[in-house]
Amino acid sequence: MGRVSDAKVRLMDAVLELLWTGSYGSTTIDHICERAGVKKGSFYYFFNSKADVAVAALDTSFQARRVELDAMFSPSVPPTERIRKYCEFGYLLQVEMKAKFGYVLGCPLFTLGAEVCTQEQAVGAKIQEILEYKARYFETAIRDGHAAGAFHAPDAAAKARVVRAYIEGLLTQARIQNDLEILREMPEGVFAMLGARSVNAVTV
Amino acid sequence: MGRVSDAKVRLMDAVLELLWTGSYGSTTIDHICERAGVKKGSFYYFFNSKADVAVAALDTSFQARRVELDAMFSPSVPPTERIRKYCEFGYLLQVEMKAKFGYVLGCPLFTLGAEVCTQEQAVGAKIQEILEYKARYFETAIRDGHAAGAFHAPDAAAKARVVRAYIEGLLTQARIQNDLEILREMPEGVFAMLGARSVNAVTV
DNA sequence: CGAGTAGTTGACTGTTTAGTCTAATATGAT
DNA sequence: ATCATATTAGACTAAACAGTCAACTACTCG
Repeated sequence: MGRVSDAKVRLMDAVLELLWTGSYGSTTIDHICERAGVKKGSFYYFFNSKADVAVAALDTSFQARRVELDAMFSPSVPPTERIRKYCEFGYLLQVEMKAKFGYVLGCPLFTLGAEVCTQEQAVGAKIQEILEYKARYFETAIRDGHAAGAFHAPDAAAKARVVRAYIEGLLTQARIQNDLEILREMPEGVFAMLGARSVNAVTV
Repeated sequence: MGRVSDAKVRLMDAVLELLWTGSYGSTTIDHICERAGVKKGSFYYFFNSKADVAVAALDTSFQARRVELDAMFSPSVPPTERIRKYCEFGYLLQVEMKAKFGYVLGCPLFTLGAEVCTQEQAVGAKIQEILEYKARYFETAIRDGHAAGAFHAPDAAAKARVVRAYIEGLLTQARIQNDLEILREMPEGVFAMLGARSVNAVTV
């Protein structure tokens, strides 16, 4: 029924790119429309505000990301391997983004979350929700690793928090310094925190 | 000679507060003027732009902070104590800010740096400069601690990077979640990374 | 005290931005 | 084919915003 269109998807793609390469503040509805090749009238047909399109885009994007994470953190994969793959995949993504945009972009959720959490309640809440989901992958991997004797992490939840703080912090540093190199220390840093048995064997 | 005024200082104080509680994007020159009780004409008498006042304010603020850091990280203080004090002081500051503004604000440099680094070259560069200074305090403390046998950190510079990524990451998480509690794990996390001898003895 | 200087004021311009509305257009279902 | 409806176009308003300017004020030093 009625006319069909992929304008909604294009708008969500556009806002994600603008948020990631720039910031929430530097992303205007006009820019989003321009990037998506959509007129403002259409924008307001699909969304109510910048916050609205941001939340929708973050949600949709994470649903897709989830499939990858489920594969990467599958219980069928050894815990050490899960985390190694995550670091490697993340690194390659940053390399790709730097090649594409000229900047190391870091974690969009973290950067954006820090920017808007005191101002845009809805966006902040969505980001918190997604970050919590992500944390669970780590918690499970760490718990499994501890059980298997690969890590020393009696309190898996606490260790997961430490590891995530480190990873997000490092990604953000990489963004601020626009430097890919510091990301190469990530696996080493993470496995040291986890008291991994053979750190050398897993260095990228 | 001529008329005297503290308007410049008031403008710098105002911009810092707005940047910290909100974001670069949400901070407008009109808001800065309003908060400082200064008219726009005066703003442009002292500064050329938002980026200009931000850089000046960050610089001035760090010069003051430096005195505190010099005391805290004095070579006369045992390395473990330097870091413990840093964590404690930082925590109390966050408590104060949460009481004052209703939000955990995290590290203004880090949040701001991540927001603007791809857009405002001058601000990004100033933030990088200050963060580098801060990193040196840690590096020295860690090197001293290793020499004294309190830490295991043969590569002090690398350890300092790990520790700072963790600290900044944790502070930013606290901001995103508006949660003071997770900050209480900081000393424990840091000293674990440093392979400190007596973790319990230094927990806050 | 008066002259030069540092700082202030507020009204002004032009631009960017969010958000609205109406008429037009394309498409699927019948 | 045509009808209901999903989508689009683009011009419009109002507000927020950055930045300018010339006249005014208060201070200090000689």
